[in-house]
Formats: sequence, structure tokens, C-alpha cells
Amino acid sequence: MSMELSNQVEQEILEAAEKVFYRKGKGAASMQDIADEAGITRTLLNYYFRSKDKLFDAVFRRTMSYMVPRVVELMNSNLPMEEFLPGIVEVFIDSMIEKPQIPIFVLQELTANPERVPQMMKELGVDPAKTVSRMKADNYFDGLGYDPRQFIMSILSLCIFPFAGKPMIRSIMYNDDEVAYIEAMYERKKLVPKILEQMLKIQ
Amino acid sequence: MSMELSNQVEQEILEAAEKVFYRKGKGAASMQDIADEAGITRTLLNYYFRSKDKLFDAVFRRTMSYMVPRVVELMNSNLPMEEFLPGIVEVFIDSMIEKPQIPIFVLQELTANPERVPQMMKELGVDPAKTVSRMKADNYFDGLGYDPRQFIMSILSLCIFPFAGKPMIRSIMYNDDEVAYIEAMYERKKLVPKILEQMLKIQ
DNA sequence: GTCTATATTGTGATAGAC
DNA sequence: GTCTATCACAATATAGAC
Repeated sequence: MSMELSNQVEQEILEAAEKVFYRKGKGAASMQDIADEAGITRTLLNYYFRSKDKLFDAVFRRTMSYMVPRVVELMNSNLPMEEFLPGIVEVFIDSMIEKPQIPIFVLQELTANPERVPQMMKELGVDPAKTVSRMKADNYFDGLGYDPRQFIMSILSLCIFPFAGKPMIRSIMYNDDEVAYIEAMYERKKLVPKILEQMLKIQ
Repeated sequence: MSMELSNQVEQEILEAAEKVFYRKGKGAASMQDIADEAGITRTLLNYYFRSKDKLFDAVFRRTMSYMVPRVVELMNSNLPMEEFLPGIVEVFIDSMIEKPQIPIFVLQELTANPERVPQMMKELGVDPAKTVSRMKADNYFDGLGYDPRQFIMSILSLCIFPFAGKPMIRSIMYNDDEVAYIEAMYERKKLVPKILEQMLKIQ
């Protein structure tokens, strides 16, 4: 029973920490900020997660486990290209409509600590090299006149950047109208797969 | 003479501050870090820039004045689409090959302080709405079967994201080989305009 | 302009009562 | 588990000598 409760507090702390870290970034966020957000005292944070680093780590892993498995599942699904492309676009855009701060949060941390990337891949059991070579074997990139990595980069770019740049894009292009911005993102779920199919034909 | 010198120190501080802010982000960077990087004492920082906030502000403006004018010049150049697209792609990619940390630095700050976006536009004398409506009047988007804003978003995405995601992309796709990564970015200067021209034809 | 010294507050982290 | 009290230290910022 007390274990039940403590586990619940742990989850509440993680939720609060996620909010604060997403909003302020690791460096600018303080333990006090997080305690306030969670409605508890600072000391209790240290009781549950020994340090700020460990708490951040927990939040980061939580974020990655939210994103990566969805993508990996699709990459291992052996779907034909015509279904794979809309699928991957939908996974990315839907995930980020739900949590739009994820891209900046993740990219900022990976920029500050690039050694996390291989760690992460290993930990989550992902081997991108294998996936790509399987895709090649399955003729995914047949007739593509350039390096498939350029194609993959473009998929990621078209899906993720509109969220990484949300404040800029929403302000400049949508007059800070949140509804119009979100509508445009839904529209993008239909547009981007079309763009990607065209892209496969370029030499 | 002393003004000359003090101005030089000011520039050296800005250079050092830029390095540290780019590397650690605003929150995690300390005045001590910056003083060390500049090879001076912490107090001297406060002498030149009254506070950390003001110093950060100076660095941020400096970064924006480095990027924005190049883009605006092209947007006001009245070039036909076939020359405009390679031009804008080259400006973005060349700027970011030179300073790859810019995207994350800028996006992180705009995410934390979205009110900066309209401020910035006003300060730099940019009116994107005007530019877009002029482009429409000049038949830039004739025959485009969807909202031109989706097209503009895609330009930005394809150019900027590969740098925002540099650590991830370089590690996963280029085995942390910096030379191979940079080569791919040069390759991209040729590829992205082709992609964009195809994109104009989609309905 | 540049330094040393210092004021002041904030921050992460622990000890100990309940 | 949760609190109060407290520690050690780092941070920004200022005052004042030179």
C-alpha cells in the first residue's frame, strides 16, 4: 500500500519534471521549480531521485521510450514503401502534435551530450545500420538516384522541423493562431507522403 | 585609444560568450565559464555587459544579424523561382556548415521565449507577410496545389533539420565521421533544390 | 579598465525528527 | 515517506582600491 503510494508520487514527480525540463531545458530548470510544479518539497525529490542528473536522466529515457519504439516497430514491419511512408509520417506527426516540445528537448540534449546517441541505440536495442541494409535488400531504394541516407534525412526533416520550429512558424506564418497551426500539421500528414514519393523519383 | 581597446575586449567577450552559450545553452552556461573562455575575470564581464541576461541578449542578436539579413536579401531580390530556390538553400546550408550550432541555439531560445519572434522581426525590419504576398503577386506559387506556407516550411525543414539533428545524424548515419557528414551536407546543396522543384508540381 | 574582496542569493544535497 | 533545518558551495552582482 505504501509502495503503491510512493510509486504514484514517483510518477507525479516524473510528470512535473518533464513539464519543467521541456519548458526550461536541463540547465535552466531547478529542483525547486520541479518541486513547486509537483506540489512537494525539494527534499522529497532527492529522496526519490538521488540527484538532478538522475532525475533528468529518468525524464530523458521516458521521452525516448515514448518515441523510439513506435518508429522501430514500423521500421521492422516489412511494409511496402507505399504504406511505410504514410505510416512513418503519421507516427512522427501524431506523436509531436501530442508533445510538441519533444524535438527541441531531445535535440538540445543530444547536442550537449552526443555520446548519448550510441548509448541510447544500444539500450533500446536498435541497430539502424541493419534496418537500412535490410531495406536495401528488400529493394526499398531501387531506382533512387542518390544516397538513401539523404532520403531518410529528408523524411525526418519534413516531419520533425515544423515542430522544432513551432514558435517561429506559428508566429510568422499563422499569426500565433494555435488552431490554424495544428490544422496545418494535420494537413501535413497528407502532404508529406506525397512529397516523399516524388522524391524517390529524382535522379 | 582606450576606446579602441575596450571595444576589442567587448568583441572578444562576445566571441567567447557565443562559444559557451552555443555549447552549453543559456541555462547551463555560467559567467565563470565565459570569463574563463575569454581569459578574463568574471567581474570584467559585468563591467562590459551589466548582467548575464544582457550578455546573452547581445549574443542572440549577433546570431540573428548573422543569419537573417542574408535570407531577407534573397527574399527581396525578385529572382525567378529557378534561381531563388538554389540561392536560399545555399545561404542556409553554407551558413550552418560554418556555424552548425546555430539552429539548436536559436530554436531553444525561441521555444523558451516565443515573444522574441515578433520583437525580432520588427527589430530587423522584416515583414514576412509582405514578402509572401509579393511572391504571390509575382506568380511564385502559380500552379501550387496547396498552401504556400507548407512549401516554405518544407524549404526550412530540408535545410535546417540536418544541422539541428547533427549529433544524431552524424552518429547513426555516418559513423561519427565528421568529413563524411560535411560532404553529405555539400551534396545536399545540389539535391534539395531538385526536391523543391519537384514539390512545386504536387497537387 | 582591470583587479581583489565581498555581499547576497540560489542551488543541490544531506541529516534527523516525526 | 514526508517534513524542517541546515550545509556547503556556486552563482550573479556590486563596491572600492589601483
